[in-house]
Amino acid sequence: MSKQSPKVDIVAVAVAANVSPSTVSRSFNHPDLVNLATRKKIDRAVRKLGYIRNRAAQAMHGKRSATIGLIVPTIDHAIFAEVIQAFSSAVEAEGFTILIASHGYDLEAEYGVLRKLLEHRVDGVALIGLDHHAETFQLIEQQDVPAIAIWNYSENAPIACIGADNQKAGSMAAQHLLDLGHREIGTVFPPTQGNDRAGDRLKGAIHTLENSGVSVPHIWQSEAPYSLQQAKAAACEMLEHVPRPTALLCGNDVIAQGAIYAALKLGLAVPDDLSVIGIGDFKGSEEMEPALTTIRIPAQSIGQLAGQEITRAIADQMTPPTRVECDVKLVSRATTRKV
Amino acid sequence: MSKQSPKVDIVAVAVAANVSPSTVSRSFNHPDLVNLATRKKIDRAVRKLGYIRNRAAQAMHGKRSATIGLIVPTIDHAIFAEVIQAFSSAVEAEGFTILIASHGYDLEAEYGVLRKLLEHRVDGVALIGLDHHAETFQLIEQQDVPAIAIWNYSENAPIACIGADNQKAGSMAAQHLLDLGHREIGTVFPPTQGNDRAGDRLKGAIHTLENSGVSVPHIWQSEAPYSLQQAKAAACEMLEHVPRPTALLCGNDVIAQGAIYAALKLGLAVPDDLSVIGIGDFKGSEEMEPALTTIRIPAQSIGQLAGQEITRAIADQMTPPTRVECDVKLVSRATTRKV
DNA sequence: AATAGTATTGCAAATGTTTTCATAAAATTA
DNA sequence: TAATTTTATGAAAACATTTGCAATACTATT
Repeated sequence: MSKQSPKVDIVAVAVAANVSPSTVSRSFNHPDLVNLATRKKIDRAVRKLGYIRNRAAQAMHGKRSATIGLIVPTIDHAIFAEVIQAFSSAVEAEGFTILIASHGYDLEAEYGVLRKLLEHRVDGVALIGLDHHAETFQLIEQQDVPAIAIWNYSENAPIACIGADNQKAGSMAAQHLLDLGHREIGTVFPPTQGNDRAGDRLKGAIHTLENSGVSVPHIWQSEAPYSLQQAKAAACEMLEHVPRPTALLCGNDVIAQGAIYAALKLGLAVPDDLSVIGIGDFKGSEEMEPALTTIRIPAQSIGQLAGQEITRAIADQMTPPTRVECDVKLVSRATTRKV
Repeated sequence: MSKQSPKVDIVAVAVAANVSPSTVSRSFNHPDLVNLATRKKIDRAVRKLGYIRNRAAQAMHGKRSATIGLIVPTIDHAIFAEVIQAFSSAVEAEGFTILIASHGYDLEAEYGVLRKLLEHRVDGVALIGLDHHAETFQLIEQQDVPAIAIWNYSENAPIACIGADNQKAGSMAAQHLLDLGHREIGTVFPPTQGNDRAGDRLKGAIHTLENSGVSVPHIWQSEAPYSLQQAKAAACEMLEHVPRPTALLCGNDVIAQGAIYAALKLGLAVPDDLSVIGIGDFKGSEEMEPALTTIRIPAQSIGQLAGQEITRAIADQMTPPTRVECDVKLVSRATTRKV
């Protein structure tokens, strides 16, 4: 109803309510400054005309744009989906909307999308991980917009970060295998360029293994992008040949699942013939049969914390976002056993 | 470098480049109208000052905001993650950024987030499914912003839609089970309020079953939200009691996976003791062991098509987005068998 | 009843850009 | 060389708001 051929802006509302545009504006932004009666009149006019505020126009006045930029490698991955959802719920609760952009693990592209988000005058930005181009950090610094890195934690990162120590996660996974007596261990990890999460985990794992004197031969180091399909294929190839490792340390839970399917396909029983450990503890890992042993990284609470922290930093520009390290812990379930 | 205490706007650039603001603006928006030499000067100034264009200010001139609003029930679900990613890639390719908002299957909340997106003057909106409040449709109509519904197809939907006929999908799943000779069939579906996808599928399935004279007793109709965990629990409960159905028709692939885990847990072999069929054909369903029989709904291409279609409709306001029905088809794999 | 204080509103300037129109300079044509 | 067209630029208005300041009306205080 009430089709709006003539553009309905704040002055149209003002006319309809028989007040000045300033009053209408105030009634939105500082309702306490306007008389209840007039506020009601304005409300009626707004409703009648179907007026919708223009955030762009407000943003021009140095006011908040009420948007937060979120830059992710990809949305289509279990783990990111989980953090993104938690993050977005948290910021939406504070009245923000998220502008999301993905770059497909291309740090060059990442710089471009950051610029684009900045063009939209986002009030803050969140990135995944800590591995970014110098230009990217520089741009954030220069524009001095509150920024936060999600997912990794590092003492001395150039921007605030909320996440876990991935190296520790990798190390814990390795230690668990070691503790169970495994010495023939294979790894299946995503490519590590443009992905410091994976890189750190692998580094931590290898390091811990070497400390105990076990080295992973080249043929047992497999690379698989973040996809169940490729992980399964990669694991299959590794497991086909004897000698076989007695345990597989996987870069994340979906890779672990792929590895388990590979084992199943080859007629290997998990964990009897092969132990498998993942990293992440994705939603659903607990329900798998057999339930996946993994290193828990609390995606949900990382996302939520990050959302809260960035909105806080936006509201209070004085104190930059605080860093927080989230604990990782071993969740020993049914896919690993003593050898 | 070059910290910017004084705000750097288009006039700062103009001064630095020794031209008028108009020229700077033109050099961005109609580069062909400005001399190459001056363009270079401007470019240098931009770079030196670290200037970033203000999209909000442009948007005020009736220009595009270069954003598209995307409203989803939740990001954190395999199937949405896949469409969202495809959609966002498609629109990013055209220079748009997506403003994303979720409502958690609450159609009331959906109206609210739509308003919010409209406040940001998105150039178009995409919603999931066709089940929305009248107010929601009305708002879209009234603001007359290009809109598109993703995921469902219906001849006479109030807004353009790109997706599949979910009823048909449900029906095909049922037919497959019937064709294999199953008569004792159970269903596990998500709650259907606020979720027409699930509703349509269930309707299609039940209808087809009844047409062949098989009715699903109440105890074999189970409800499980979109989560592996709950699906597994629900299926477990149903399968514990004898008599047991010989086949399970699941509302989507993650539910199907939950059902399979439930069977595994109870020591039932799939498909020997129990056939399971899903709907969706999510990424990874093919790799499962045994590989999941399901009805394929091409999420990736639906998302991509929707992205292309909405950007087209935005560029050419004359022709509204066209509707397209994407075919669903049976993908018979290893979790179902003749009885 | 006069004064001081407070609550409510309007005016006008400001925000950062785009665009129309006008003008000047350069290139082309006769 | 003069007239005409083309190319390149600037001035100023416009976009939809917000906000500081000033004005008015009302309330409380003495």
